[in-house]
Amino acid sequence: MSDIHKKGPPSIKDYIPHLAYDSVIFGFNGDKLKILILEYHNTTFFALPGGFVKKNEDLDSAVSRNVKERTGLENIYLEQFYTFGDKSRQATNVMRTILEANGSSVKDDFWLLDRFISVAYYALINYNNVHPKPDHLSDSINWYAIDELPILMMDHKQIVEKALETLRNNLDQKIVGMNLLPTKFTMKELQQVYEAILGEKLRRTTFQRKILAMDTLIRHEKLFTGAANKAPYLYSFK
Amino acid sequence: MSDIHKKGPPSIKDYIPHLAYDSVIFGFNGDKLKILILEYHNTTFFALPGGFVKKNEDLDSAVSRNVKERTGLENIYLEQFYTFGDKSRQATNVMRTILEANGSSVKDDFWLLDRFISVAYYALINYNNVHPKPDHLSDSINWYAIDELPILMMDHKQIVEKALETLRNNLDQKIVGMNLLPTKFTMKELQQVYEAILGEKLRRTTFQRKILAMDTLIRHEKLFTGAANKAPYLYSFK
DNA sequence: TGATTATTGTCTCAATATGTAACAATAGTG
DNA sequence: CACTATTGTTACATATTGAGACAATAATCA
Repeated sequence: MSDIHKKGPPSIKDYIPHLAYDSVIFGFNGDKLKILILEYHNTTFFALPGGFVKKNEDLDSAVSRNVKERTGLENIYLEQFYTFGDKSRQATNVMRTILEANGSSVKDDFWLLDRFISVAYYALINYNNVHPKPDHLSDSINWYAIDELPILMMDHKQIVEKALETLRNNLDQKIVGMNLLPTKFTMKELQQVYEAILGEKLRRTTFQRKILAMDTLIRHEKLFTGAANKAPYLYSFK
Repeated sequence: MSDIHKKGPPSIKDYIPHLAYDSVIFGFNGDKLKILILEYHNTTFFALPGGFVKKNEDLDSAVSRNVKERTGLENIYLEQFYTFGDKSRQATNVMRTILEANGSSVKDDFWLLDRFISVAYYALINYNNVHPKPDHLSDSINWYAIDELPILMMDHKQIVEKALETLRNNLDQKIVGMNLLPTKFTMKELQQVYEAILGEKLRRTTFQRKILAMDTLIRHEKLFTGAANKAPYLYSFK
């Protein structure tokens, strides 16, 4: 049974009205780039994990808090990338359905039915460290490959696309692999992360030269996988 | 005399509470990169031009509307770059001083005294087309070179720095000069815009080659300035 | 044990791109 | 009509990247 009866929906008294955030939480399973998607109880609505900002809470802190609740992880790499503020961002019927499916009776002027401005963040996390937890309105939270997403509610598809675009643009400047991989990794794994993000194959020798020239990697012992070929070195970020 | 007695401060009924925007409006005077700064009546507060979002208005439209009111220009190049949401963004005393200096008596729970989240945009405009107009709370709006700004209120200095950082990062990808220069301009003028934005001198021949290689310029007639040297060509963007 | 195979790390050379300077063109001036 | 300042273009050196070759090696298997 849901914990809705204990907690109920969030109260307007605690939160800034009309303001929300949504998180595009990226992980890499060794093959594909994935993101976390929520599915609400007894509905067919899929959505990005998000939440609201308390009246005496930094915006960044609110997002960190929420991502921690979902993933259990602290000190996450989080980056704000865009604020969505069209007047059409008002999901009255959808939100009513979600709330009623959770057993709440909802008055017409309930604050969650209003128009919302949403500040969007993306997070980069280590896929294997995470056992995602749904919130009290959702009965599942799962990883979906970015090219196999379900239909998302409202403008969440657009938010994902903008997140991916920003991530791609930042790929040269920021050290992205660090957050998506375990501490030690092979050059091939790092290349696969880049390929998954960019959606294209990269040339092995050029990639290796470029990454090593950045001078941010430390080379460690070799990794013997049992495969019948030369064992790759393990690397970590400085 | 101010028009405060006609209009008064904005009413909470029309606007989304706790939500504002600020604009960093860039112009280029042929020498330096400048931005528009407001000074409030009977106070020593300098601030970025900004405003609030109506309950049934797109965020982008609200910013366009405000920039048009200030500059008279439509179809401005506007780009959202960051949302500032720290809980410290509450300028109760400053706002009270500003409102009272304009003849309003302000109750403690007046909405403008609350905490605000601000979505920041930058605009690129043609300096010479503009005769800036202050709003009813301000008695002046003036151009200030980005290296000669007055002390700005709240976190507005930080907003300007982030705007400049974003503009610099976008310089390679987006066609920036188009918006800061008149329709026709010389290669030297375009180079001066780039130098003003980057804050460094560029090599003339390399710059010319790089820009022409982009293949986005049309060459027009020569510009005879009366100077005792070869006349430069005029260019426009395709 | 030694040939075989798949993968990795490095090197080489060609193709592009960029840094730097020289040079030619020219709109005035004296 | 020589002189000057600035512009447009070219030439060459240097740096970066693309694309492939090659050597090293950790298994497997004859």
